Amino acid sequence: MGATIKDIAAKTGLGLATISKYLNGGHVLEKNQAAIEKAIAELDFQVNEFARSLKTRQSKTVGVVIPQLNNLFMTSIVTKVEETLRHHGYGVIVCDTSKQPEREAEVLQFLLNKMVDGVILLATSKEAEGLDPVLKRNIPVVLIDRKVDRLEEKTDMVLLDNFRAAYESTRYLLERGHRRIGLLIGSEDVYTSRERLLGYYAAMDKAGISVPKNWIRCTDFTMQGAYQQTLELMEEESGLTAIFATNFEMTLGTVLALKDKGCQVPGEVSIIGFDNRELARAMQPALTIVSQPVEEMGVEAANLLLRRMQPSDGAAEEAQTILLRAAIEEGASVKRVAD
Amino acid sequence: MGATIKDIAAKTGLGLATISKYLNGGHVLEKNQAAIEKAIAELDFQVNEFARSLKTRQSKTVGVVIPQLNNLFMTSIVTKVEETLRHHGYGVIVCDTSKQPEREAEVLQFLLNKMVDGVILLATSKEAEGLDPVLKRNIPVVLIDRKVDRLEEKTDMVLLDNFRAAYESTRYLLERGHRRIGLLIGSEDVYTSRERLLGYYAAMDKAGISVPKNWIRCTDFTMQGAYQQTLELMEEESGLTAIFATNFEMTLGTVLALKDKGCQVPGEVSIIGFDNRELARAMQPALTIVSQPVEEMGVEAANLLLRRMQPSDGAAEEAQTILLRAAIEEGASVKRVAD
DNA sequence: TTCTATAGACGAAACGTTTCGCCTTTATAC
DNA sequence: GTATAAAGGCGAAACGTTTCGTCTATAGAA
Repeated sequence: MGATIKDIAAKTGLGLATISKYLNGGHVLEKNQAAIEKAIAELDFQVNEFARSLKTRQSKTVGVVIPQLNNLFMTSIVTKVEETLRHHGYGVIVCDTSKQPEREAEVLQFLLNKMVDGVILLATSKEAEGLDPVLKRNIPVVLIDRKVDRLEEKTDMVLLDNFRAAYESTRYLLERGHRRIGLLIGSEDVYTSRERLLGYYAAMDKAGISVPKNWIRCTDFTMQGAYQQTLELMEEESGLTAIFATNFEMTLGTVLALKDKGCQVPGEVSIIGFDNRELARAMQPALTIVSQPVEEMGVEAANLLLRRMQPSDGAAEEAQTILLRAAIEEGASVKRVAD
Repeated sequence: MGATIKDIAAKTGLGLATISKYLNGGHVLEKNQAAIEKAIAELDFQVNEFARSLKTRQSKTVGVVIPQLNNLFMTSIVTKVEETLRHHGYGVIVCDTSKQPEREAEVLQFLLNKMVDGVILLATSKEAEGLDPVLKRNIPVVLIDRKVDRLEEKTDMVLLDNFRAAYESTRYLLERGHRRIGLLIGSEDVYTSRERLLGYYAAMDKAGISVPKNWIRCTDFTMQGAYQQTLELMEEESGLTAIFATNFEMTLGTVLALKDKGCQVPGEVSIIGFDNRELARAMQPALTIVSQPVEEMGVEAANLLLRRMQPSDGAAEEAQTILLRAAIEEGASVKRVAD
């Protein structure tokens, strides 16, 4: 069907090696170059990547694995990763695990079959056992957003300083007089949730406030989950003056629930949310949020991986962890209250 | 590095062809099968997909191209497509074009290089010119959600009956006494927006209502865009009794804007939104929405493509268009008003 | 026992590249 | 005019599979 390198060698009267050299950016005589280009255009030639990869043992492809595609935070990272890698000639295969640990292992095996040159993983399972076959084959891996303790020495990681982000946001509320602060987090099985919870506890603790269990609500990370939990929270704990929601979806759920309850923000309840600067600014009052450097996370992860994939210095270096900081972006959803 | 079929042939004392047969599901003697499996486990053998694909001329991979990853509607479809194809042994490469037509052509070329066996496209550009090289190579394509007129005879399509969905939703409002109905749509360059606009017009027209231009607001499909437009709309057209928002993000933006304005729903303004059944039901009052059969769209698209990729009957059949219907899911966000 | 049918095993060739070591041409210096 | 260096071109082998046509061994029928 498609033309091969031989066809274009025949057509131009040149040798195979010359065509190959041209295709890979080598120097050939100008007239030959012209001839080759003409032949390529006429025959609609296209390199057979299978053959190339078979020979070079590189697929120029990396796999990106995330728990779900329906999540703005994750897809924002993926978008940036994809962009960065593309600029270096790599393609990206995105897979989601539907939050199921078994699927994670399956998907990683699939990527192994596809012979990806590297993997970026936003872990679904706690221990990411599915990575073992990948690591065994010495394929570089970068973990993103969620730490896996057992791999700390083995793979690069790009993390947010979740503890600090939560600590500082809670302090932000405390400094403005709030003492009864509700917290919405995702499953405690997830690294980021645990860290954020700890950061909140630490700040409250330091302020001498003992936190009733009931102020802390775990959800499934979704808008509707947070909506429900916020309603219950406000029902059961009418004394709360602020709520801290720790991802974007939950923030939306909380905002909607408070509004549907007719609860003024920040008049009656103050809010600190998470992510999506654009929306936070568009709203009235503008939301005060913790803004994660999603794009930076994507770029850093891609760059770490790129370095490891260069056979030169890759394997040698020690595993590296990049810890990024979130920023508090002030809106007007937090009111100063009397102590 | 990795073991090859030869290694396992040597280890078992069997021939290459036998190993190959086993790998591809053929029958071999039980004792040989045992021996092969043992060798595979011991050598940690894994099929080299490059070599396999080079020989079979199949990558067992399909490309899915969408305008952006940060969009729930699109990623829901992708998730379903991926699931369906995976069950048939196909992997999926997801690419987003960042809504840029040039990127669409680039991405399709990239997929061509990766030698995908098929393509599912949610078109970014109006004419999807980037598909031409793909079609030229006789790679099957399925268009999803957005129609491209010039390709109607050439590729399969899975579409929503957008006209009907908008017509019926508008009628739903009209039947409940609303006559001054605002409409939020995306760019008019996009097929779905145009159709939804036409459906709205048709219903209004039939009801004898002439629609001022000002009732119709085009946005960039985003939450924040719709938020802004809703505020302006309510400012300039205080007589409106209902708003129809035509995608999920815009629905959220509208809801938020109305609430921030202190506008009662449905007391002062009724709303019909789009998509995300879960959230719509969680809210109070529950939102009345047009619910698109996203999962069905994904499955249908995947199945159409699977059929075409089977060399047997694929090329022969005529291009097929599947038109799906949306459902109106009643909540309590639409009030009956006096005519 | 001999013949035939059948299941299963087998080796070689082919898929389309890249790369190695070698060869040819051209330009430059003497 | 010859010698030398540099630039560029060249074919063959190799990458790891699948597949085709052929061969062998076993079982059942006569």
